[in-house]
Amino acid sequence: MTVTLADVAARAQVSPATVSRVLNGNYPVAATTRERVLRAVDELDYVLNGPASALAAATSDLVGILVNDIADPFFGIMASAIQAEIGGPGGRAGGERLAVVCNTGGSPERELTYLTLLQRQRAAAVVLTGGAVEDAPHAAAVAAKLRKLADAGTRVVLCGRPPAPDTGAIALTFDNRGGGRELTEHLIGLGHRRLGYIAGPEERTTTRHRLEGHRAALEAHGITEDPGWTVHGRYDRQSGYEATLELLRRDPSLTAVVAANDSVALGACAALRDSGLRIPEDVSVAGFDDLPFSIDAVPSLTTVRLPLSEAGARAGRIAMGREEPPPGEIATIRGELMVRGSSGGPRK
Amino acid sequence: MTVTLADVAARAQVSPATVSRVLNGNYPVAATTRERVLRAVDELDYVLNGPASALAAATSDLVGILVNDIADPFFGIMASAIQAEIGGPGGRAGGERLAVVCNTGGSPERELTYLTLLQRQRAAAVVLTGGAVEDAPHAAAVAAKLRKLADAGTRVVLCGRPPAPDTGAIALTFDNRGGGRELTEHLIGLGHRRLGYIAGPEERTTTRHRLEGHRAALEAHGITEDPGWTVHGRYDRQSGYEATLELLRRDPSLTAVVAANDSVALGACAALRDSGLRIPEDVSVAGFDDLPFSIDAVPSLTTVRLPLSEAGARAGRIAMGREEPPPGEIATIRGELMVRGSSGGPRK
DNA sequence: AGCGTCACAGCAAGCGCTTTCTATCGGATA
DNA sequence: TATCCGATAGAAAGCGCTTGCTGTGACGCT
Repeated sequence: MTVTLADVAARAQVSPATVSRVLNGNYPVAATTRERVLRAVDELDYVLNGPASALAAATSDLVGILVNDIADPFFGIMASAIQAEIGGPGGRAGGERLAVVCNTGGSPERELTYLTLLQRQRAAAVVLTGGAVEDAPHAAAVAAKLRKLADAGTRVVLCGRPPAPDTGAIALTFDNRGGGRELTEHLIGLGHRRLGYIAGPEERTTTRHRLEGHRAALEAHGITEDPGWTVHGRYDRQSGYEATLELLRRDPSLTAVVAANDSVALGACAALRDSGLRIPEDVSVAGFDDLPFSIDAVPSLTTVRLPLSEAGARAGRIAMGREEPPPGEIATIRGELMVRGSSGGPRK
Repeated sequence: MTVTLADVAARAQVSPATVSRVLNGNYPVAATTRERVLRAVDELDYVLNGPASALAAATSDLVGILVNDIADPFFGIMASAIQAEIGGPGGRAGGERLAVVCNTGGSPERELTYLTLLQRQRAAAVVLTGGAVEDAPHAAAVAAKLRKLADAGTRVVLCGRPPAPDTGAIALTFDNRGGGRELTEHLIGLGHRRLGYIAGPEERTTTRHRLEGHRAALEAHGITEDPGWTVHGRYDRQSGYEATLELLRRDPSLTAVVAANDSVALGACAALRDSGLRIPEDVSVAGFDDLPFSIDAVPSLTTVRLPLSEAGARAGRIAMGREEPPPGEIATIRGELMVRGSSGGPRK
């Protein structure tokens, strides 16, 4: 029914071992023999049996990429960059690896299950992107899993995620705290003193770090934060819309709104407009990430640009063993403040 | 070193066969035995060897999702919906399947290679999303591959992609032609007579169908199209920006610009604004897809909404055998015209 | 001429699991 | 009490491939 290595061997009049060696190309095979084998492969339309190969060789060519939300360009862009480096087909040199993107939906359980699934497949490498959930037991479970993966020879890389000490994982971390601080300082510099903050979901490292940066900036400038100035929500547009309405309700005198990310900021803009407020004349708005659409918002969004593509590419190369891990196995990647039209001096 | 089935069996004092049966749960095992085995699995922290299992059982739990550009929300949204249904971990019932997203980058070769890789992994199902490349030899190669996959028992579903006759693939197709026509008719209805069109890359089914719809509308209303009114480009914002500038150069009297998709439309809006033109007073703009950010554009984008999530979910269910394929194995999914602020009557 | 050296090719032993077929055992039935 | 049957458990044969080790001629060296 299906063509096997043995069939090819028979056709080429060589042993299965030879066919295997031709296909894997890590053992001397005479040119004429190789030629003959290749022809047989072609004629028979042979396709290697992945599982069998992985079993025998005790390795597979699967590389897992875990993302929190594949529908979010933040992850899409990183995944794309990672995958480009992993190779998949068309990548640069190296064996062909199947880079697979796994969507955890931000759920700790799914994250764990995917890791198990990848472990089960004996993945060659795993890249985890984006913020982690801070729930202690879960974090411990993930750490344990990562260690096990690393021990089993799977290269583990964290991209845009805080380091996981003692797991053997390489971490490329975004400086969310620094970015958050810089952003808010920019606003304060413009004269804002009453700033609302729309945070992401609680218990997420990204959420916490950005918020900490924001608060550090406030504190550094002697601004006492009103507890009502912070609202938590999801990392999407709708959440930003609702949260902004809530902020306005709590304190109509706010002159600036800082959002957890660009999507949230867009929702905030919509809410402000719907409330009859002008941006930035009445209220300034700032986002985070600098996703492609942010520059097209009207006014264009002041935000912190994160080098998503570059970080992803680097993570991909490290996962493939094509680039040295950073010293200490941890690298911090800084964002860049992008001042655009959505931020300006406060009214009055 | 690694824990195997045999280790678990030894620990639980049963045969490997029994352990396997407990794990797969399709054979009667006494409750107490099962209990004992499960405990051993737990204590040993056993993880099934996927390749070995796939080899022995001649099936795997991998499901491939091919997308043209994972950084594009169009695909991200579909992939997300598909994956949610495939299960992956956390999906509803059914065995746990590893839904993997493969990024072809729109390249025919990579598409083919990914299909081979999935075939090699003996994937349980494959979902191909988005438009296909129209290059004849390539189309034939893909068709052949799909047939082979289907023959090997892999369920093949096309989502947002034209049918592939005689391949055994189920197709859920978007009515791009109808949507394109409706959109342009809306513009014509507003009084526009000189409409620019920014098409996607040539040789893509999606590009062609949308353009055909546009032209059908023009023709139906007796409008003779100027050859300079159409510009081809990529499906991204920058391309839209450049193409719009080009259109304006060719014919400054255009009163409307129809874009291949929303990202392109956003780029078009930016170019128009930068050229000192107001939307829609001077030029109306229309997009396609209705991605989440489209409603936040200023003015919000008139576009054709495609039920990406719904289609993806359905494709996922069909791929899992959880929903009946449509009669004739082909279903056409219509878009819905969303009239918003970016379209209005022409000036004068 | 004699023999170590290469360069290749084949043998065969698994890799860790699934699954068919074959026991086994405690009733239930006659 | 002898027989049969359903419910379980085990033995063992692979699944298709990789790879360490073992030939085996052809060469080149002394």
